[in-house]
Amino acid sequence: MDFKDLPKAYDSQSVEADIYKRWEESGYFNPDRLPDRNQNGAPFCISMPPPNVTGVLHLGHAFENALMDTMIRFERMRGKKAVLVPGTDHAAIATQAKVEKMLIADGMQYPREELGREKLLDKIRTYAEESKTTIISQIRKVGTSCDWSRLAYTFDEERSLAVNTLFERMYNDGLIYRGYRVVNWSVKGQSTCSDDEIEHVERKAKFYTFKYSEDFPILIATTRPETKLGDTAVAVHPNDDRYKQYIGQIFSVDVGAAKPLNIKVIADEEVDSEFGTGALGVTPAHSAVDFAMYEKQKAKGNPIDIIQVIGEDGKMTAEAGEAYQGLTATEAREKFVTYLKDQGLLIKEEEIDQNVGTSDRYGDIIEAIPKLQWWLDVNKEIPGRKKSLRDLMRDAVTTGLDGDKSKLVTIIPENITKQYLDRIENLRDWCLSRQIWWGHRIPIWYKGEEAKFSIESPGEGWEQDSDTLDTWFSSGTWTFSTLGWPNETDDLKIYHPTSWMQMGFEIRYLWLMRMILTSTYIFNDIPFKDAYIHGVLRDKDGKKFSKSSGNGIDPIDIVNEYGSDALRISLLFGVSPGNDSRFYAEKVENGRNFTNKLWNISRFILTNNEERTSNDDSSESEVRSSRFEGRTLADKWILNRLDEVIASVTKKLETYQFSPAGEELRDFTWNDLADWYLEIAKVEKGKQEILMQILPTILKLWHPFMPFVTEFIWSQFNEDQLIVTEWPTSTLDADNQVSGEFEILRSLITDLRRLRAEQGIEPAKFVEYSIVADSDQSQLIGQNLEVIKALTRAESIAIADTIAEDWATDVSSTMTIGLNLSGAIDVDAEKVKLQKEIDALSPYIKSTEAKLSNSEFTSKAPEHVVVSMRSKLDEALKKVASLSARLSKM
RNA sequence: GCGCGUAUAGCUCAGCUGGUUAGAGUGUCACAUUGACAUUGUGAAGGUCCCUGGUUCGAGUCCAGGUACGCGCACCA
Repeated sequence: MDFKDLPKAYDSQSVEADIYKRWEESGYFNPDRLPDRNQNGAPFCISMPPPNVTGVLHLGHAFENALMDTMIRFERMRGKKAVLVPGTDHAAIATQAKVEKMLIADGMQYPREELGREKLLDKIRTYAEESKTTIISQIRKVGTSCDWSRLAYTFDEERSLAVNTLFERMYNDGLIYRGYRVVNWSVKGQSTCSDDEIEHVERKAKFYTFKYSEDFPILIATTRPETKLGDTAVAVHPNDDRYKQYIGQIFSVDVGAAKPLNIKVIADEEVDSEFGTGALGVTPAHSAVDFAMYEKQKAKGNPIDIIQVIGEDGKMTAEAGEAYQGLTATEAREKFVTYLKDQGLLIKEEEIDQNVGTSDRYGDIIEAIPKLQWWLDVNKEIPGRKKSLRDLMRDAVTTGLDGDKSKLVTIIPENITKQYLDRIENLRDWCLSRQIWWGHRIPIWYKGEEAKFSIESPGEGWEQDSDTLDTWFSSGTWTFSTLGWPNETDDLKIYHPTSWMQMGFEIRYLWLMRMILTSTYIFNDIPFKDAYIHGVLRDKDGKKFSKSSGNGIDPIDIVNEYGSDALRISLLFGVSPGNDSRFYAEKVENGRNFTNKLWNISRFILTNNEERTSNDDSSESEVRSSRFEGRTLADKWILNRLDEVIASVTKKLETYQFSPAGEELRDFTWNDLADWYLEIAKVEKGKQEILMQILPTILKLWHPFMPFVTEFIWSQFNEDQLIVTEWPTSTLDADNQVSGEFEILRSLITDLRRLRAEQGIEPAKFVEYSIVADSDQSQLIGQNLEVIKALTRAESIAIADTIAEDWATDVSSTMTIGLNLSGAIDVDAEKVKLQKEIDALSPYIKSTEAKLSNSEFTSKAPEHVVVSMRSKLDEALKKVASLSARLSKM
């Protein structure tokens, strides 16, 4: 291979597709086809959070893929039996809502009525399949090394079996029940939704104070007057002296509903006497809180009525009365308010801010209506377990299940655990049924009064429940249904509990909690050991990316323009767990620039090596086989640094610190290696062996972050594939003396460069320096003279006792350095500069001296702090002395 | 109302269990450019670490209170 033929700039477009194909053909994505080293390694499994089949891959997905793929490649190289299991999500409501919207945009008015169940499902299925294909090809494009042979779909046969099996077990354990309750109802979506699928929006509302009739003794306040047509009670606090006397009384009032309302005054601790009038009109059918009171009264043997005045179509029912029937809630509200005004019953009307719940998929305001639904009981004791689902969910993140720490889910960042627990305590039963059609049909069949669980029709005359299951019910099985459950597969035995899970902050309740619920219930085990929670990506101004605000970025466009590697590191850098991060073009450009830098570093090393090997017959494998001991200070230093970086990056990846790991690697690669060591190597020569030891190591370290460019460079001088090579290890025997000496050398070079830059000497010009140094320093300079000369563009460097008066000077470490200006010195400017430097040091010297003379400090502070402070002070004092001496001579 | 998070250079962010003269990237300015790389190099300028108290020999870091922004839950009679 002639490395000189490699293009000057890395061209991602021309290599990525081939590289991905090569990986796929190698089979290394599949843990069963990994080399022996991995076969004998510990299992490591990540379940990919399945993207919804609602369209295309967005930037958030690309981010998650970068996280997961970095992790899986790291562990694969470390010799684990690593697998990333991919999949997609049928996303019940989200997908149906999307397809319905498209059909409506195409001119259809009521897709469900016009098409019917089967035809609409066909349309959705076609759309879902198309999305799936698109998404999968996009996941390949960003380089994710997932095992496509294990590809799963939440709605495929295996996963459907898992869903039905889970339902069956919970049903048989009596945890799933059918109950008539107030549910969250989306009129637009014609379906229930869970508490987690509601988005609260703030808006202005009118707050009306009124009474039911002229002689009704208690005032009521409400923002929903129209629901008052269904009131059956007034609740007051039991200790409220204003109303105590009425408790237990029933008032019959005629407000124009179908029948006069029998309003009973009841006492309830929940009522806040301070709010509104201190009395609450109870509408059991249209408020979850009121419904709870209704149930409480029933339990007390003191029941109140329930009247549904709003129907599933969002319009007033017959119960609301002839005058209201068929009106929308808003129309009814106006009409009822007018009636109250006319009757002189409206006391007050004021504007307030309130939060209303809206459907996160359909966008309309959620109505509370009573409905017969399937529920999952989170409080009931699981037969034979002495624990409820709520208990299991709590145990899994606190003590570990049964107090077993190996069955503990660690949430990262830690503080999310608090929020999780807070949520657990407030958890209500989970409404499982949905009236949309796209999803797993509830596996319950009815015949007259009879109901039973069955996947297939149990026979003649049985009819299946028409509802479908909440999409998160299937998502909850994801970590194990993807591994083959309910079948007792090897995958399940080997990989469950999975090792690591990552997910967005916004689905920590929806999904994290449900996976824990499901897994603890089925296996009495956790779904994953560590859960890494990340924030959302925002644009440059901190806005969320969304189609409606028009700031969307297609990750595939970025890949095409800048390459997948550039995209990946730009997504990972500057991100910390649990926090939102920003994403913008400059970050990707920076990623692309770095990719190119690595490319050119490699090109330099390889061509350099080629020149050497062309007139040398030792083989490459020999060169790489043994660790090379450096000859010069720079050699020893770079090997030291490399060793430190290996240790540090490994540690950081082990603890999921993606950004710090990547940034440390970048700093090493760009600053230490490229800017310093390679420049020195050009001077010192004969670095082929050491460079051919460094290059493979940095390619390995970079591979999890930037798989394409590293694999491609690797392929230029290797037969095997980088993806399965062994992760480098550190010897951890860093030599402090070497790094100290190199630091002196490095700052000397920087200071000499600064000296000439300050004097406005153009970089290309050769200059004369002289340096006042002690014997150790002179030796260091002598040993590295050629390097210093080359990197500072020096004609000559003399060790002197003093610097000539007409030369520019400065102090580096404790050496005085001088630059020959051939008499063109500006003495005044020089004096000002030296005085400035002295002044800059004086506050530091003062405060440090004060500290060191404080016996409280010297006695209480650890010794190393005192020692290092003392030596730094020494150095500063010497520096000031040199500067002052120089100044006084001018 | 309750809870959570964030506040460090113009911008985006690091800064572990308190101990360097507080860092990086990007942006800005100056100089350079056939040399692995202009997708570059060298150098410079840039900070009251939100405010007020406290603990401590020592606080960007810990504690208390406050301010600003973001988020969640609840209420929504």
